[in-house]
Order: sequence, then structure tokens, then C-alpha cells
Amino acid sequence: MRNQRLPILPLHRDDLPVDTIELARFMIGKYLVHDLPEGRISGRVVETEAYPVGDSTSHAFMGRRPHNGSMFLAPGHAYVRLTYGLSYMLNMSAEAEQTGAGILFRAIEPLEGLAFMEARRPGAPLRDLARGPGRLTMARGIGPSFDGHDLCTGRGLWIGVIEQGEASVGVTTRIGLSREMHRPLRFFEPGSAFVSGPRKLLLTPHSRA
DNA sequence: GCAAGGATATTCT
DNA sequence: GAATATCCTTGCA
Repeated sequence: MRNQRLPILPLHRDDLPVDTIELARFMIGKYLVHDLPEGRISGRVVETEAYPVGDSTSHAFMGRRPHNGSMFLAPGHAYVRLTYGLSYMLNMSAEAEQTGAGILFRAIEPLEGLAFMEARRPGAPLRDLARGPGRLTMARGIGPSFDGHDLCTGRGLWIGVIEQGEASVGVTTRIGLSREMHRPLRFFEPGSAFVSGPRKLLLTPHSRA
């Protein structure tokens, strides 16, 4: 157990890039925090994917539906959805309100609250605790009740930052899709062991998508 | 270190 | 009925 908290500061909605792809890149190296009565869970975001407007693989592609309304909220709201009948995915809305777009959190490097996460994923080694979108939500106990939650409040489940400035970011195509496979919309922290899937660079760090 | 196959719920590219 | 933003186990190299 850690006595001293990491100096994570909440991200305000105005701090977030409005553009979906820029937001997905921006979130690499930021922090996902969950304050609970039992203590704090936190981790460093090391892998994301962008699901921009007009992308046929986006859950918002066919317009607003009862299940995808959170993707149409102002930037920084959680969109939680079940895939393959087993795994919940944690996403965050992007673009202006009324516009359906978002980014998917694919992996985090667990930092605080390790005991909490290990209890939810018995037997998993530290490296695999939150490596993959389904594992991430499992380890952190994130389910459908978080759909629509505002991640910019600095309370409950929220996003934050420690380091200022831009992190080095790798880019590849997204994972698990059968369409739009060519688009370089997956972002990750180069060299991190907590990234799921390929860690070979498509584009050089700091290049724009 | 891969590759293949099964489980499972919701939507309808 | 088919597809899906996945994970786990088993088997093989």
C-alpha cells in the first residue's frame, strides 16, 4: 500500500482537445483515477483508440440511439458498453456536444490501488492487470453504471495529469476491426510493457495523425 | 512467443 | 441469423 498519493491534478473539460484523434493522442501519458471510500485507484493511460465522426466502425455511426447517447455528450463523458457479451469497454466522448465520437481506453499501467485490482483479477500478473480494454474495466470495477459519468469533475472516476507538455506517442492501426483497418487511429506509449497488441511504430513519435 | 476456438449479450455495417 | 471496439485456455513451436 502506498501512503503518499501521486500528485495528479484533474483535467478540466477546457483542457481537452476537441478533435477526436487529437484527444486520443493527448490522453497517452495522462491518468485515470478512481476515488473510492476504500482508497484511490490510479493508472497511467498507455493505449487509446480514436473513433471519429464518419468512421463506420464507431458505435455512433448510425446516429443517436438509446445505447450510444453518451457519445453525443460534451467531451470528457464516459461511454461504457458491452462487447462480445463479456467485456465492458471504457470510452470517453469527443467533439462538440450533439456530435457522436469518442476514444477507447485500451490499457493502463496500474500505479495505485494494486490490491483492489488484483482482487478483481485473481492470478493475473501486474503486467496483465489492465492490459486490454476488457481487462481494464474488469480490474477497476467499471461497468454500465458509469455510462454517462462526467470524467472532468475530479471526483469519483476522473482523468488527470502530472507531467506537463506532450508525451512521445506511437501510432498504429486499430485492433479487432474488420473494416476501416487501414486508419492509423491507435495510440500508445512507446516502450511500455503495459500496452496490449503491437508496439511497433507505424509513424514516428510526435508526428500528427 | 504465437494461433485457434469457445463463451456470451446486444445490436443490426 | 450474423456480427461484434474481447478474454481465456489449450496446444505447438
